[in-house]
Amino acid sequence: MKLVAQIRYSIRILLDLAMHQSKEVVTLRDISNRQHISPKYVEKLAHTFKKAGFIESKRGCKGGHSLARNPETITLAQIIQVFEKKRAYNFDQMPKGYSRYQDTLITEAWEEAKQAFYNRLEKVTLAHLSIGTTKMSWRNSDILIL
Amino acid sequence: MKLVAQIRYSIRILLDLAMHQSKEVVTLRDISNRQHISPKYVEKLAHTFKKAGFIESKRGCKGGHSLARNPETITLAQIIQVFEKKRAYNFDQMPKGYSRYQDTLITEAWEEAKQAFYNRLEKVTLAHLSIGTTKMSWRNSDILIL
DNA sequence: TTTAAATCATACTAAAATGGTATAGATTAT
DNA sequence: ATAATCTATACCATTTTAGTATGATTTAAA
Repeated sequence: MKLVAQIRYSIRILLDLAMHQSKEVVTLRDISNRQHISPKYVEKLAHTFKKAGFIESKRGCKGGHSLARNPETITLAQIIQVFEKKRAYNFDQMPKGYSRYQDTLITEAWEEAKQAFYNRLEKVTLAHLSIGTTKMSWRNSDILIL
Repeated sequence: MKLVAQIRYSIRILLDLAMHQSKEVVTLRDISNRQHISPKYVEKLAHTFKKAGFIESKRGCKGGHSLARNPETITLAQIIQVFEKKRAYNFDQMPKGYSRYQDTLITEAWEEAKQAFYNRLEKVTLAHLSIGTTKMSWRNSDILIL
């Protein structure tokens, strides 16, 4: 259960957009520069989140991207779930000494555990994260108050 | 967040041991046969769980494995955590427009979410799973009552 | 109307994680 | 001795993740 690059980058890309909502659009080039993520990887991830309905874009010269939804409605859980692969595993051959009952107990517990995980991450929105920086200016500080 | 083979197999191996506690020891060969997991993979996983203190073994002819702990004290969370890689990711280069404050919010939420996930899985023990099969004999039934 | 700046779409390659096998050895009851 | 068993680690194959390349389309503006 790792906070992989894909997810960390995605959060930063969306957060960058959230923090520049005043502008009409933001170019991926700018995001790439500010966030130190390679331009091509930014494009790829932006593409993913456009398809998922998180961001919209204006093509051509003077084009760019912007959030399609209010930052207060975009949560960490939603961002992560974009990458969630739903691929049912199935027991074609149920082993001896292992019952459907046991399998049910395990997969139910697993699903509920996942739900608990996402419930916690539903509580953090892009708006929460933006406030942290824009209002409080931690940017140049190494001091960390929790 | 997938219930990968490693984990599914591990659960079944430990469960197989739990369900044969009456015997002195159980051979990995028997587990392999009953659970339809290749002998070598069973060995490898058994090895992992021996190192982690879940099972103990008797070497040589007439040797085998047995649980080192009471099935009531072995939970799904513990089994999964054996494979958890603890590898701190660190921002050697904190990007512009991304603060330590934001990073703290995100990683804290992530850690708490993980905790919520494991808390749920702490509630299922090998004993719970054993009871399902030995007492209720779902083994040959396709009917599923939840 | 050409050009430059941008998105769009997809194919490709590299690295890491997972899944699984092979090999060689050590231990022990019979 | 020998066969059954565990022990340890190296190896290879497959899948997933990470990141790059290529080429096209759209659009403002010189």
